[in-house]
Amino acid sequence: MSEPVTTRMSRFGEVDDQYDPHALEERVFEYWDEVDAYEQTKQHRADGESYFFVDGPPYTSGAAHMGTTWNKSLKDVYIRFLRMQGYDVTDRPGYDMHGLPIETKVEEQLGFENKKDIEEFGEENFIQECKDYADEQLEGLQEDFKSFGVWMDWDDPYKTVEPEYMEAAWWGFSKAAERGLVEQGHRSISQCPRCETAIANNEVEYEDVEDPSIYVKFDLADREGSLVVWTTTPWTIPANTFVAVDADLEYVGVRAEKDGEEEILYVAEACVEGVLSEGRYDDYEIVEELSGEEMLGWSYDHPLAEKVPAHPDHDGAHEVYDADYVEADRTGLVHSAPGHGEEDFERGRELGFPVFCPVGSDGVYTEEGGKYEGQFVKDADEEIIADLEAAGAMLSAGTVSHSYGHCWRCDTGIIQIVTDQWFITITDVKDELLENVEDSQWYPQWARDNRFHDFVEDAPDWNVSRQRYWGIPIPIWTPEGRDDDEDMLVVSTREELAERVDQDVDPETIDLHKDTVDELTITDGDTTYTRIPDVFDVWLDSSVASWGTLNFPEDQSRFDELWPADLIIEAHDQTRGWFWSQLGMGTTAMGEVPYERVLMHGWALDEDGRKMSKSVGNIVQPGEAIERHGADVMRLFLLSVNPQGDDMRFSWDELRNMENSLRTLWNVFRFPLPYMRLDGFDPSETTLEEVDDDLELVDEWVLARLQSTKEAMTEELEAFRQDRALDALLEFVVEDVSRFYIQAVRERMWEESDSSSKTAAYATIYRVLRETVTLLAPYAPFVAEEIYGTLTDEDGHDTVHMEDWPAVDDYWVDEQLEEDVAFLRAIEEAGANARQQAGRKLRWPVPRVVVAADDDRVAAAVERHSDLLADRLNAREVELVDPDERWGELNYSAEADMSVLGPAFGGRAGEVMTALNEARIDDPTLESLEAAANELLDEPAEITDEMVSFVTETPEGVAGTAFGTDGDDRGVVYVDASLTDDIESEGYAREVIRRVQEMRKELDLDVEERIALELSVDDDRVASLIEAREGLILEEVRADEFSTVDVDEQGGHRKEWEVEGVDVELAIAPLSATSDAV
RNA sequence: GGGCCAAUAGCUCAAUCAGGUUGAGCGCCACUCUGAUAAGGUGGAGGCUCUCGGUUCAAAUCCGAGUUGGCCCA
Repeated sequence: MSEPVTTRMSRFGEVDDQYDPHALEERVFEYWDEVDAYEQTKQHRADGESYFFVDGPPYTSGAAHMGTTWNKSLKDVYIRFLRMQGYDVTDRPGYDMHGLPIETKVEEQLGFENKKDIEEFGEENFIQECKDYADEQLEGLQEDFKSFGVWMDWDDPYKTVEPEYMEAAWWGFSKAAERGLVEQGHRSISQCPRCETAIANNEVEYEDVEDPSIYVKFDLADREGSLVVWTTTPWTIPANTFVAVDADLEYVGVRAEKDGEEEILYVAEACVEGVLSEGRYDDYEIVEELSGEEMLGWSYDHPLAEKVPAHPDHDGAHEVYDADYVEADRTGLVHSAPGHGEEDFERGRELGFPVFCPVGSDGVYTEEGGKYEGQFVKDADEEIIADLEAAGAMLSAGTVSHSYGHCWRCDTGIIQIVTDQWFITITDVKDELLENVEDSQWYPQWARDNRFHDFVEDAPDWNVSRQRYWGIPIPIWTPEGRDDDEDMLVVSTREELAERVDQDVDPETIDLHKDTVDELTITDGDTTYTRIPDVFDVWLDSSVASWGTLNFPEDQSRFDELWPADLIIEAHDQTRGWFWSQLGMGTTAMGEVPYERVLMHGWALDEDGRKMSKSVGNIVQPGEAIERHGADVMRLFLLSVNPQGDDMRFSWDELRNMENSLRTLWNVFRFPLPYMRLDGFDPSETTLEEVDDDLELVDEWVLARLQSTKEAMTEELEAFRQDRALDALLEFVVEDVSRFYIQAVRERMWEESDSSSKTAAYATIYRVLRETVTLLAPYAPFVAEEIYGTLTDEDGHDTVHMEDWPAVDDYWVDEQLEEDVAFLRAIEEAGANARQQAGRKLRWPVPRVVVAADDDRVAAAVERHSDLLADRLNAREVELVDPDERWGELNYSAEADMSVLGPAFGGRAGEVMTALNEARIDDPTLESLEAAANELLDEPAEITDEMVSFVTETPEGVAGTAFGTDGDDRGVVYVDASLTDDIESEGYAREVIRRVQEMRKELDLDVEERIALELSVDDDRVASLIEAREGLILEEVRADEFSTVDVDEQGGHRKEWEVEGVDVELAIAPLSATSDAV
């Protein structure tokens, strides 16, 4: 334990018996620190071709969840892969640290209710609190990301709150302003009355709530009757300015009767029933039919005119107008208040109406609200309803459950009001945006062509102003006393700021937050300019990341070379977010899309496919996954799912599977170490090339498989399908190396004396392991590091992550061999099946295995490798039946090919298929088959060669199993399981050997330990069969002789066994221990 | 309310683009093997391919309508 820390474990040194992720990862973290693995790796590629990856900055509130973890794992695997391919990859992580979410968290912590509390606390103090909070969260995130081995430049992340980054935003914004794309405007916006700021439409979250549902009658001024409108927001009635109809829609005047009183109501024809039943009228009669067109210009009286004296009464107010937002729903007439609704606002603007909005930014009626002044709008609903009822204007008042917008952060119901906001008028450059969309390559492509394209097409102007504190101040200065966009000054850098402002400012040290810049003024001639009070929408912060991450414009050194980004990787919610904001900012500021490739992944869902959420309580913390299985396993799982668009379902089962795969790799790796160590194998002396002549077939085969694995992985990774690349690698490790190659070479490794065959196997497995862990390194950086270190010692880099991505070595490529072995394995598998059917275990030899090959390719493979096959199947002899021959004693049946039968027989195809499948014949000819099939059919069918393939029916005494690859049948293996004395002799001997081995294990004897063996068999025939193989038994169990064993005296072991129904008693004792046994 | 994506074995996913008797891994059960391997091998159970229509000789696959889940938009 107190050994000095070595910089690297010695080559082929002792390793843990079992794969222990936690201990291993701890060791590797320490090792990375010791050798500066990350720094070295970056340095190693410093002269490579540059690759500009840009990190989408996670927001610094809350910890890293499974989705963020997936995201960073994906980034890490591709950054590592690119580095191994030789690129000098930009890997600066980023953090999004401004914005309302943090403000509301801090407000919560400080117990604030509204903006007034902030003003009292002091802007400067509040901003400091926000910064502290964001910094604290950032630290947590950094630790989370490091904990699962992400290698990014953690010492120097870009932070959106640093002056040089804020400057990047100013600069981009000023570029847009230079193009004339910045304007101030009166707009209807979504306002959070608690946060007292505009929020973007995409920050509005919709929830089902219960709201008033009122039908209001607007008395017509020039004629009898009233217009009926419906709304869920009584508080907008004071601002009613006009009523909208659809000119093309049919409307009716209805004489409605209730309690003996009659009145005329105007509604859309389609809505008559609904409205009258809402109003509980007793009876009605349609007295007038007219189009919306005919109603245009009708005027009516504002029902709350007296309560709200300031209500709109300009020319044209309170009349009926056409509008395209009208539907034949509810009443077909729409109460329109341009001071509130977005569509109302647009229509009001077209009509040239002044805007009347009697509601302040806090959702409280202003003086213009008349009677309601000072009330919060939602609270005023009740009184307004009462007033409408008192005025006889209420047709019906109830409630309705509908989805209504809420503030994404504080969950307050939003209100639509009209305020002054600043915009980047991206609608002016819509064509350019759509063109630029085409300039980036998306994985998957449909996300770009459908989702993103549609989103961009419909995007409105970008409202970039927020009436808050914790954000990048908008760098606009306007003449004192005015805040419009005429004569505005837009400052682009700190340098420019220092030059222009009246105060003394040091561009090197100034912090650009609101508390600092609000005091700065600019004087031009005799006009003094002050900054507008707003800060940027937080989405603007990250939108400039592609140059902000380079500290541009402050640092101009890398921009020209690197920009735009080669790659960004984020989840699909960023189509409306970062993918979009970057496109918008890139286009308005630079005329280009700032990224060339987008890998768009999905969200991390729970095991049932539901979103992980606090309220449902189904969140899986990445920390828990690491705790249970280790970081490598978690990464392997996250990287084993399709990264293109689909959501991921978390699965503990799959994590377990991944851990099993790594355990297999670990065992494969540790298996040859003791032997290599013992034999002093030196991979730098004994290279693969050196032992080429001694390589055996399996060696060449596994090397060929290694080449195709590398090829497949490279192809998949380059297409951003790391999941498929991983599949290929794990299949190679588990199926090919562990289950086949190691099984095949273990006897060579056991050889005690030096042999060229053993050395060849060492060299082969060394090459395979070393390249395998290199291929695994981007996925599971910890375990790959430890294995690599043990294999290479001084012979490699300090870290596996400095290795070049393994290239395909043409010399070892051998597709024919791969195919041969694929056939052999299929034959072996089928042979094992046949053996089991025949009731003959593998331990017992069989006299003969017959392989009936369907085609020449298979026949050639069997011919070439019949020795190997005999060995694997424990057969004394392998016989090949060529494709054009057939084995006697067989019956045949046919298997129908539906793709041929379908077109030929149409509706009868199914029936013919069944008949063909059921027919049994003695010889596999079309004639006999047709005859047999037609016996079963009502109408005869003409069968051709292409329609069927013949299948053999196994005769008695021989077991046969079909084999094939990729679902295609390629032939049949027959196992002749008949017994001879010789075979029985070996079989029984092997049974004895295995049992002695087990007893050796139970005694915990060293592998080398010699023993004495006593054997008594309760059957004379079997005893003599075993006797015939005494030599074999002694050799295999390392016994010197058969003798009587006194278990107690010699410290031995005695046991009764039943072998194939015969009682056998075995006793063993270690020879060296005889003297000092207790 | 609209757009996009998904739905196949108990679980995770292939097969869908170019229609032809649904597959793999894991899990489960039984048997088996075991000088790297809490491993390996063989067999088995387990599917109205989300539902309903349509096209076709033939649909998991193509088309239409719906259901459920996810993202986005209103």
